[in-house]
Amino acid sequence: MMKSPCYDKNGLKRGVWSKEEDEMLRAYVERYGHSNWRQLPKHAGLSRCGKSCRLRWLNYLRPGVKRGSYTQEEDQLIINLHQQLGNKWSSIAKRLPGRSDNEIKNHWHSHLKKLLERNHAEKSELKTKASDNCEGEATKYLEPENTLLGLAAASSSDIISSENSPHIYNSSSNFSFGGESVVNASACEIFEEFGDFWTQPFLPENIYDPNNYNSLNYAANEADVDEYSSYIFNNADFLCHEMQEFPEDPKMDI
DNA sequence: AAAATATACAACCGCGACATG
DNA sequence: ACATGTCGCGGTTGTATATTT
Repeated sequence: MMKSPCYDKNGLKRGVWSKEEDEMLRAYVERYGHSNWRQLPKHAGLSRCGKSCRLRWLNYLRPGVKRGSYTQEEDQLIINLHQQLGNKWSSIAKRLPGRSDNEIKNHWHSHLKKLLERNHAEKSELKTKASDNCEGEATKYLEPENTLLGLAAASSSDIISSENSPHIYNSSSNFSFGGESVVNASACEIFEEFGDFWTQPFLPENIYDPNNYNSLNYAANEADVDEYSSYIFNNADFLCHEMQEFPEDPKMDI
């Protein structure tokens, strides 16, 4: 469904770049460099403006440019840097090798910003409910310093559920808790359950796989216990939310 | 199955900063 | 000091694709 190319009043092509154009630009820049973007398209035989060529090169064609999904670490770094620097996308991009400012900016607007906003709203609501349920006992787990992305004052749950990141925060998250089923629990009950859980052995068949956040599994050996305990602790708000959001979900076996 | 809507990504535009003459 | 040209940044728009109704 590719739109036919359109041209501006100067006869310069606009819109999506073709493979041929990409190759022409790549070949020219690799051979002659890009000392003058304005003159470059003319010499390279491209009917594009210099700005368009520059953008195409920086975002897609230059060596080392990274495409595709953002990792959890990248998401977190962007959020933290954005909090420190604001919309200084070029500065942020310098800290993320292979990512362009434009790509980061797009990722922010299409994913991270919305996630943070939604998370903020949910968190406020959850705090209210949690304090109602057990007189503030659970709220300590919701403090920023206890969340993975505390710096951003947002719970980690949504962040690592970013569309381009491994998912953990979605309705299909599959929990098992040593075969014990605890559904429709209040925030207090959940945290009490976690307290017991931390002292219990872990099930080998439910190894927590950092490469597969979609399933919330458990550590298999003692070395993993600390990591997983931290994970549960840091995501307490997420778990609490899941229990409230999907109280009847049979998959939510905690 | 089709239409409507939402989402993600690619690209464009305007403006300020900087370099040069 | 000023004019002009170029670059780079950030905001915004356009479009393809996915999802929902």
